[in-house]
Amino acid sequence: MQTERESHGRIIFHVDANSFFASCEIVRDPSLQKKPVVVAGDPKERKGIVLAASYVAKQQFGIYTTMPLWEAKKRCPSLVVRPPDFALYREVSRRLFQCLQRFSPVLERASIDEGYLDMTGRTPTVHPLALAHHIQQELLERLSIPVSIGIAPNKFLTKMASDMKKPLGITVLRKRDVPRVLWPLPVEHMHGVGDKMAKKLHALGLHTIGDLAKADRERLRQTFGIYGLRLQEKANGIDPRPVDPVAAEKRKSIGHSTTLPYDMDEEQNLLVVLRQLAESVSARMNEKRVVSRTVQLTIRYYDFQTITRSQTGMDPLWDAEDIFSYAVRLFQKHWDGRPVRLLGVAALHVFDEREEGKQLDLFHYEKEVKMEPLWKTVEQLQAKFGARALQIGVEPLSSDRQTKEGEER
DNA sequence: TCTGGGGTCCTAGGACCC
DNA sequence: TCTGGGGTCCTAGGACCC
Repeated sequence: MQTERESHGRIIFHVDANSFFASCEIVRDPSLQKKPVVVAGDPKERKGIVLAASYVAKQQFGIYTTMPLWEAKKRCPSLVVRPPDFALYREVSRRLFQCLQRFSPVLERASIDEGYLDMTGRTPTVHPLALAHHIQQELLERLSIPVSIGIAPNKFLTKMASDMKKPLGITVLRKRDVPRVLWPLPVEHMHGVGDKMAKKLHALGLHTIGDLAKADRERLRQTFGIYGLRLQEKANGIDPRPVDPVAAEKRKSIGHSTTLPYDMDEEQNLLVVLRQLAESVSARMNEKRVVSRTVQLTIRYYDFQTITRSQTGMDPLWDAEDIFSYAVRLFQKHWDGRPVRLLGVAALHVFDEREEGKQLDLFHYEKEVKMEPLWKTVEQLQAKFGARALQIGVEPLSSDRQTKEGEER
């Protein structure tokens, strides 16, 4: 861990592609350029919330992410609505980071649409501001993706900076600017302070970032633990976290969840959903070449009560059948029979399959031989459970692809 | 016409071990 | 014949972010 002293004088960029999904849709269909566009799920499947809104939609109509689609349409009857296409967004994201990589190898992917670049020592001849402008233009010309860039000596400040001017903003935030620029802002504008935290802070009489910066340290520690102390450091412009280019590879879990098109209480239908979720998780584990020993099941009931249950086994697993059988076991043990709104399956604490060495193939082989026969394909599922099995909001994975991926190993 | 889906990090209790 | 202290692993839940 770097100390604040060592990290002094760093130059960090935060590159944030705001409205990213909407920008991707505009890339695909440039005729949408100046129109109010949102990406949103299908209300019939109870997924009608805004996932991203274009700048026109935001600025002219006050539409924002998580707004129910019906409300967005009420505010803007001519709204263009596109269903989400995550494959497209992942591809554009890949190109975005490929492009950023050229400016510094110390690049951390923070999410699909934002990243940190450590530019320390990389701008000897050109002013950081000019370089940021260059990056911005490059992304706009090559990918048609508008980004905002923050420039600051640490991750927290650069993140706050990139939020200040949008779209296509570039903001420099130096540590000495913190009292003047950051402290007057409401504490809930801080990255890391959500609804709950804001309410608790208000209850302590802390309303601005400056209040938090100057608050009694011991009181913060008692109320919020280590999180409160770190937050106070940030409010004072201190954040020693390094930009970690391999953070994404340390990925800890891979999961899939889906809100069901209706509140389901037929066990057989719920098992079909679990089967498909297990297949999606397995497919992504295969892509990433990772394995896990822990499977987690999430059940959200019709009343939004949500439980998670997990189980850890002896052997590494990645196969859809194995993940499914864990999920089924957990489900049958913990489901109380009430109608279910959402189901999720995740592999926790995943690790690189190579860490297991060659033994893995042996494990796999033995297990395949011993496994009880389970329904393998969508067709078999349908035969077993009837046509209704497929009228759910999960995209069935082709069984061909599953087999192929399995053989590659 | 309520409330998506992908994650990370932290806490806290119990089992178990030395 | 009375109960330490430290560490790890597992499990469940909550807050937060995009």
